[in-house]
Formats: sequence, C-alpha cells, structure tokens
Amino acid sequence: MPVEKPSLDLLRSITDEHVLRALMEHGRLTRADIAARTGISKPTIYDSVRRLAEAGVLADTGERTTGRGRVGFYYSLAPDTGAALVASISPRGLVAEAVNAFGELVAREETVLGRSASQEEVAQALARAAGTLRAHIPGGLRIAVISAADPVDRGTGRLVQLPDAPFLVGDLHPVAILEPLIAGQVLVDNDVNWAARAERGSGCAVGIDDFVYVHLGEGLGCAVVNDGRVRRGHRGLAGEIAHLHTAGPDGTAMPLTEVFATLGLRRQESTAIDVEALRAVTSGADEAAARTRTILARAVCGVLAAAVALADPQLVVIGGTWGADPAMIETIREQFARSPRHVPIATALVQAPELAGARARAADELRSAIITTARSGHAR
Amino acid sequence: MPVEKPSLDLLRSITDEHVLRALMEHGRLTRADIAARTGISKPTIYDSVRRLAEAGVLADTGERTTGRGRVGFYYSLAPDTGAALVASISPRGLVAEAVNAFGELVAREETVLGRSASQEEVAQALARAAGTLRAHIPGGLRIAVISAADPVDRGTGRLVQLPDAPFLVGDLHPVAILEPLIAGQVLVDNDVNWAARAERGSGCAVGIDDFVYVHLGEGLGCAVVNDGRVRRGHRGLAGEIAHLHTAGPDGTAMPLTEVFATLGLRRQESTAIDVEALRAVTSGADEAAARTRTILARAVCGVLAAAVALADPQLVVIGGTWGADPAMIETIREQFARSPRHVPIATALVQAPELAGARARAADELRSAIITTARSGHAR
DNA sequence: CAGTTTAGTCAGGAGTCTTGCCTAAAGACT
DNA sequence: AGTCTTTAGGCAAGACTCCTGACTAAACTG
Repeated sequence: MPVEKPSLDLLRSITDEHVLRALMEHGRLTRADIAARTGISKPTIYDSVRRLAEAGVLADTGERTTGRGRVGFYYSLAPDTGAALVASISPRGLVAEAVNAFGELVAREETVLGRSASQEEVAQALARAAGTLRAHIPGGLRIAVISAADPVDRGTGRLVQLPDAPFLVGDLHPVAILEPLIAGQVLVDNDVNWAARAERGSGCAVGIDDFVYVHLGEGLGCAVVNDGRVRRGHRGLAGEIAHLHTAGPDGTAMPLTEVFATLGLRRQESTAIDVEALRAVTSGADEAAARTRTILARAVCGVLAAAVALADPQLVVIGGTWGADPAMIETIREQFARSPRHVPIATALVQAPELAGARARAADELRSAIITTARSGHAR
Repeated sequence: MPVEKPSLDLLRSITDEHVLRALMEHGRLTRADIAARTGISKPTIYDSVRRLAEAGVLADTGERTTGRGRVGFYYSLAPDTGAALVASISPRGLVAEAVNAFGELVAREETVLGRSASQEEVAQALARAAGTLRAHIPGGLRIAVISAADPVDRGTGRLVQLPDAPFLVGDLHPVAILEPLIAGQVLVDNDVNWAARAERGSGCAVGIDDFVYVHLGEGLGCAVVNDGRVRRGHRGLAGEIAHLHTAGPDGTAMPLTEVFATLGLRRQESTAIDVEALRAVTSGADEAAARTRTILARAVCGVLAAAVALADPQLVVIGGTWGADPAMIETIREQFARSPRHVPIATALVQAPELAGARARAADELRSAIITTARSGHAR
C-alpha cells in the first residue's frame, strides 16, 4: 500500500509538515503568516507551532512585527537544527561546505590537493574538513552530499575505476570515511550528475525534464536526465561515455577516449585528457586548429547521436573546461546539425555546477531529515 | 506543496482508498476482512463501506460467508464500474480487449488487417472495436491504453514516422479516434515499451529496476527502463535505435537499419525488415548462416554497448520474432561477452507482451480512476 | 443443546480541524 | 488627545473522524 493508514496522528504530522515547509521556504514567519500561507486555520497552526517549539524544532526568534495591528511573534527553525555537509572532490582539490535548511552557506573549507595526492591524503583531507565544519555548527552535520570527479557506485557510494577511463580522484569510499562524523545519510554522486541537476535548477535547463548534459574536461562524462531526474542506472554508471564507440579521426569507429589517445591529447601515464594540450591545438583561426576541432566535434556528435536515440532529450547541454569553449561548441553545433535527429545545444551556465547541484540537494535532504525527526520526535 | 492539506475529509478519503484498494486486490471481502487486511478498525470500515455503497462504488454481492460464526456479507466493486479498453495495433492486425479493475479480461475483439491496410481502415477498425466492446460492458469504457507498433509522440499520442525507420502502422491518432468513445484518458505508447513493462511485471525482468529491452522483429526498437519505469524521453522517442550508428558487415560504422539494407534483408518498398528472408539466411548450421548471424549480432552489440554506456542496465532483454531465436541470442551473447562492459542477456518470456503490459497498466489506471471518482463523488 | 466462533453493530471517548468571536496593541485619522 | 482601523494572538463551541471495548446475532462444534 503506498498510502499511509488514516489516523489523527497522520493528520497532525501533515499539519506539522506544512508548518515546517512554510518556515523552510520563508525563513521567519508569524503564526498568522503561516496560517495564511498554508491555508490552514489559525488555531491549528497555533497548536502545531506550540508542539514543534516544545519539541525544539522551532523557536521564537525574539523579533516582533512592526506596523499596524497587534505585535506578531516571528518563529523560525531552531538555531541548532544543524547543517548538511557538501563536498566536492576533484583533482583540483577538496571543497567542503556546510549548508543549512534554507540552502544558505554557513561555513566553507578549501583544501588544495596536488594531482599526485594519494587516496590516503584525500581521505584525511575530507575527514579533517568535515570535523572542522562540524565543530563550527551548533547542531552538527546531520547529512552529507558528496560530489566526486569519478564514477560512483550507486549501491555503496564508492568511487570506481572503469577500464581505460580517466580516474581522477582514485579509490575512495566517502561513506566509510564520513560514517563516524555524520549521523545521517551520506549521499555520493558523480560531479557531472550534480552539474546536470544544477543546470536544471538554475542554469540553462530550467524546467526541462529531459536533457543530456555532456561534460568535456579532463574527464569525459555525461548525465542523462529523464522525467526530471538524473537517471543513474543500476550501478550508477549511466553516462560513462569514455568507451562509447564513435567516429575516430580517420572515420573508423573507436571508443571516445581512444580519439584523444590517437591525437596525442592524453596526459602521460594516465587516461585523463591533457586539457592544456587540447586547447593549444584547437584554439586559433588557422586551418589545423579548425580541423582538430572538427575531428573532436565529430567524435562528440557520435555520443550525442547515441544519446538522442536512447534518451530522446529536448536539449543537449555541454559543459567542461574545453567543451564549453565557444569555438568548440560552435563546431559541435555545426556537426550535430547534420544529424537526422538533432536537438538544440546549450552551453552550461552555472559556476561550480557540481557544488551548486550538491548544495541544492543537501538543503533538500536536510529539510526531509528535519521533518522526519519532527514527526517521530514528538510521537513520544 | 506536494502534500495535501490536512483535513478530516482527507482522512476519510484515505480510508475509502484503503477499502477500495483492498477490494481491487481481492475481489470480494467482508467488512471484517477489509478491517483485518487494512489494519483499520471495524467501525471505520463499516462506515466507509456504507458510504461507498451509497455512492454506488461498492455493492453487496449477495454472497454470504459459510462456516463458523455469524454470516458475513461479501462486498465487491459495483458491477457497473466499467472497464478499460486495451488495444494493440500492428501490421498483424488489431486486438482490442476490455479489462476490468481486477485486470481480468472481460471481452475481446480481433480484426485482421492486411499489411496494405490504409490508415483510414485501421482507424475505422479501432473505432468499431471500441464501440462494440463499449456496448458489452455495463459501465462502459472509462479509459483506454493503446499499444502501437510505431514510435508514439508523447505529447499528443500520435504515431510518428522517423526518417528512414520502419513505419509499420502508419499515421494514426488514437486519441482523436477514441475521444468520442472514451470518457477518460487515452494512453498511447510504443509496443516495445509495453513489452518491457510486461517483462518487468511478470517475465524475465521481475523486480529489476534498470534494464534495456531490445526488440528485433520487423521493426527495431528498444525500451529503456530506469529506476523501475520506462523512460520515454521528451517526445517519447527514447529507444528508437534504427538510426543508431553501429558496426556494419565490413566493420565500418553505419546506422543499424542500413546493416539490414546492405544484407538485402529489408522488405521491398519499405524500411521494415524482411523477417522470413532473415530467418532463411540465418538459420541452419552451415557456415554462411553462422557468418550472417555474427554480422547481425555485432550490429546489435553496437547498440547494446551504447545502451550500457548511457543507461547502465542490470540486464539486457531481447525479444522480437528473430531476436529471441535461440541461435541468434546465443550469437549475440558471445559477441557481447567481448565488450569490456557487458551485462547478462535474457530472452523475453511473456506471450503477446505488448498486450500484457498494456493490460496491466489499463487495470492500474482504471483503479486510479475509480478511486478519484469515489473521492470527488461523495464530496457532494 | 450449551459453548465457541465470528461478522456486524453500537456507545463512548479522544483527538483534530474549523468557524466565529473576542482581546490586545499598534498605527492612522480627526 | 481621543477614536477608529487593522492585525496577531487566543478561546470556545461544534463538527467530524477514528478508536476501544462491549454487545448481539447467527452459524458451527462437540
């Protein structure tokens, strides 16, 4: 049965949920405001607020209304409601943030990690950052949302290396690392997936339910958004396109990652793309650069064609250090326009999209956690 | 706000929903049974059943319990609750069925249509079948679920022809045709999508949330199931793989449908595959047949590799007149095993899967319709 | 034929939401 | 300065829903 059993308890918890959601959306409100906003009667809100305040979930902020009429008491979420940890792990380093239920940045910690940093060092940096943030936040860190620049196993949250694909961060198990520091859930996903969510939330794909986000940077990735959500697949490896067969420089089929190898654009001793080298050979107006751009654009279009056939997106978004380059995007557009089933191509807009996406989700999960706690909390 | 406003009405409608769901699942039950099954108290169920019976949604079946104890009254959905139309439209003809809220087949109508049948004839056959079934069903046809052997536009429900892809049924707009005959929703989807849902419901993919169903018959299609649901994409054209680039007979890349053209396996004056010819050249133990099987299997594997990269399925299901052939499946398995990211391949199990899938959905939608009506019905 | 079992039914009570009204207190108006 | 208006807070009564617990009716059991 998908629907809960009818009971007066259920009714009351629905009321409480409405009150909490109203406060999460608007920061501080008087009880009369909440009643007007939710459409629930004043006495009911009055009771609910009293319940939640007694349970310690809400608190009188001490502020009072000014203006005509009787003075109103402002209420808001209790200051010790805690925060969510948001972290992005990439070869550029570790960024850790604490976000509250309003989605506001409460604290931030940055750690630069060399490209040669060991897994051990990355793990320690993450644990240290989480510990530092936790100490700063009244209610502690209740949940965590992690973005990693590598494929993430959906079941375990562990970073996984796929054969021959770029592996930028290395073997890491954020769930295990954070387990002693975070009371609740630890959510891990690929940076490209977070970026896609960010573009859908406040970038170039707002309100678009079906699109594909292609990340072309040091790594190669793709997020498939279908019916408004990123679809991760069974193991969480949906969109790992490095091995997808596409058109190579001479027109024969080869895996996408091999195209870069053939062109000598992969970093030494690694399967990561050498972005500086790539930029060097593709920028400029000379014919050689244009030819290289075309070769790369054709390879990318092979991926786009497959994505269109299998996912039928309304839009293709391209991001990443070299993918979002105007000349590159333009070449991809030209090539893609020749495909019998092409769709518009947009450039990713959001700054630090992997963090933006993870932040939004963190606030969301934190809100759910607060509501769940409130529900079970005053059941006693 | 996703959650409904708290009110005593809401509570009551939840109770009614529980009662209805229990009866939909079990056909006939006494009020005491319903109470035990739902966990709701006897007096509450007693009230709810009275309400729903007065509204005409439920009825005393006239049957009584036998055995120890006081005689119980069996209740069930009212006999005039109506049915759902389920129809499958393919070059083989039209099958129309009426299904009740228990998922039982109530009536069936078959119309053979020649391959050369005009759209006009198909449309008339559909309207006639719907009319005939409607006259037989006490409560009429409340909703319709249609399976079509062509791509379906998700927004309009209209069949669409993609350039160069097989177009088996032809331009048809089932929603418009059925509009005067069906009070409620008319749901149209591709036969491959329905088949995938059927395999997930009661076939080889039970309980599997992420898989890909590849249909290899006269047409070429693919359904992508992600997080437990078929993902149709923006226009409903997700999985239209005829134009996906894959390996051709000589190893160069070409669209999947071209592979068949190259091998002379497409029907005259059409882009549909000539299944008889295909079977003729691929069956048998001789080396030529084995070679052709291998060529086709490689082409299919190109599609599978793309699907794995983009959708990360747990399983690949292969169905269709020639795809599900044991020798063919075996060859595909062998070829696919060479891919660095292969997944298990299963053979489709369900008979007439497009109908089975549509039937299940029809029963589901009919149930929802009944619950919605009951909710708004006695609000008066 | 008394005892057991079971569905149906009733009464009372607890809890939730709503309407309507009153009160308090601040600003606006005369 | 005094009265009016506006607005949040607070209270009482009433309608309604669900539940517990007990009772009744009617069948089978031994």
